[in-house]
Amino acid sequence: MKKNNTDFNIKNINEVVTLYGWVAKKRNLGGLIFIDLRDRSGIIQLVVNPDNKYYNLAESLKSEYVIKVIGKIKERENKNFNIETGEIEVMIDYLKILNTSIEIPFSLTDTNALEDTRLKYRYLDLRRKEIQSKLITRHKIAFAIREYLNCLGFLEIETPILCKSTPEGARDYLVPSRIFNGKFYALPQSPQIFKQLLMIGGMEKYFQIAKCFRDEDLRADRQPEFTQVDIEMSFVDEDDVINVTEGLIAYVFKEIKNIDIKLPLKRMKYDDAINLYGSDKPDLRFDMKINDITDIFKNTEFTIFKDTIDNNGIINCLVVKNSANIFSRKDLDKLTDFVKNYKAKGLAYLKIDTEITGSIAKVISQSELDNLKTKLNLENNDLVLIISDKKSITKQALGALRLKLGKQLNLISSNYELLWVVDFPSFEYSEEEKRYVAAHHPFTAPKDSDIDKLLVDKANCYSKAYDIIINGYEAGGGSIRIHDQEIQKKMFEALELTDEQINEKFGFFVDALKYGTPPHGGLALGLDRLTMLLTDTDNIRDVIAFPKTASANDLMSECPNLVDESQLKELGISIK
RNA sequence: GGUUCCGUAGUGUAGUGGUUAUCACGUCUGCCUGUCACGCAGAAGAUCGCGGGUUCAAGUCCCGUCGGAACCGCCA
Repeated sequence: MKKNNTDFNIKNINEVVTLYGWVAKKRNLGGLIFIDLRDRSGIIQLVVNPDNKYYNLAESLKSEYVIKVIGKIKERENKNFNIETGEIEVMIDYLKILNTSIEIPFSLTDTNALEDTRLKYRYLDLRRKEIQSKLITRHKIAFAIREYLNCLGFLEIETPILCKSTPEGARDYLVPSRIFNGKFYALPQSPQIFKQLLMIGGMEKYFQIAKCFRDEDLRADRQPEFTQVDIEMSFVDEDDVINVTEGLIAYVFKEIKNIDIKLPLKRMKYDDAINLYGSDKPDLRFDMKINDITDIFKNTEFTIFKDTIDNNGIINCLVVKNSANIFSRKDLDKLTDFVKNYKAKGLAYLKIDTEITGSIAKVISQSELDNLKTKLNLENNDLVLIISDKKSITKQALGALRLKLGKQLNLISSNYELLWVVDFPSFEYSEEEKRYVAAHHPFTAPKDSDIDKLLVDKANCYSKAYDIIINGYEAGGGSIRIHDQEIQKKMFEALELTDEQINEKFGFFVDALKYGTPPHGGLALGLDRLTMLLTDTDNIRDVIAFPKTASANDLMSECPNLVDESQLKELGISIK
């Protein structure tokens, strides 16, 4: 078995070693040749003197040639402490070219090649240290997870990739059946139903590092196929799942980063997260909470605020401390454009100083101003950014603005900030469908105290669901599931599903619930996002060996692609 | 489905409607015995993504299209 370049150091002097790797760089000084030999572990310097019988062969080496070398380790005359093996070099006694390479399309040492070029030649991009180290970290995370869960008695069990399409939730990737023309399999959005069936099947503690597929538009942190650490356990409540998960996360942080995460993690109610941070995944690396100032304006003369209040809207603001002077009119116009992305109609602002200025300085009363100053502890040079709109729009827009300002003003600390968001609502109202739909999924257990509200007070019904948030990313989420078929029936009723629909969509699963289902729950962690967080990247493609572009293309293999007419014929499919 | 930005030698870039299309790295040739961003001298290398249009004249302006990036919608 090949040894790593970095296995050798000053202690190995005079040893004869066999090395394999790629030519990273050849420096021909005209008589003396240096070669940087690269393997996965790093670089080691090879030396060929002019009297060496392999001199001509060494002279012919080019970048990315694959070679085998036997030679003796020597201490260097001039040491290079920038590389791990910089105190030694290998005097070549034998050299063989195992393979040649044509000129590569981009430098492996400069990182300035654009991403689409790198993705087209991903197999070359993978030779870069930056990408290799991220994939190595990914491996270590997955390995640590397996170790930890194995010790707790969890079983790793695989679930099917060819599944039944479930029309609720994300769009499915469909796979046509050849045997049953016109019928389709779906790739799993998550192993949700199967892991619950494993609990019904008595497996008690299950996990899987599972590929999942969602046919939705991509984002910087979203790929069409991604990996979840899927966990489910029987005879548990919310605290059990939360304890296991935060123990697991803390173990991973310790193993990968040697960071001690203080347990238990803080927990924040969903409603508080929305009210204070405008998000169900608050980034707690900086403060700047959202303030509700609706009360101050309840008798206002200012038409815009008055209209908002008359229409059940709210008036909220962010206070940017000691920054009024650095925001020009133009900057504030940009922020206004930014919040308009989130459907906010506008952004009002006040610059606090001995004389108050800003877009609404002249239209609000002195007492309103005084109340604002008191409530918000305003000081000179504070900037107040105000949105008055429907609650959902106001919160979301200010939440997004908060994140933008956090980045722009460098307010974000370099610590990891983890928390649980708990007590999610069971339902959310779908404007599109004009009904309440499941906020999580229809198997999420309601709070015991809210079971009676399922049918009559959906807006105030909360569930045993929890998300773990790291640095503003949803790193994972889950819930206690419904194991009682009567409650499940009520839930379906609340979602206004007919018996036919229930039977068609989840018939086999509803049947299974009737056979002694244990109380159970679990969660899924996003392995890709966890790896992003632990490798300091905000690009999910960096932590996936062969990722897709934002339009779900694989630039390397040119996938998706057209298929033969004969293949379509076998499947009974015609393209319009 | 929508919004914004980007596309120029192998790579990264510069480029006022009129240039022999800029520079760096890489590549090739020659020289060079301690380099490690080796050095020195020279050379080759561009249908300016693609297709239309405006214009005496388009890398540059306009329209379309393809590809890439970010965001909104979407992601139970």
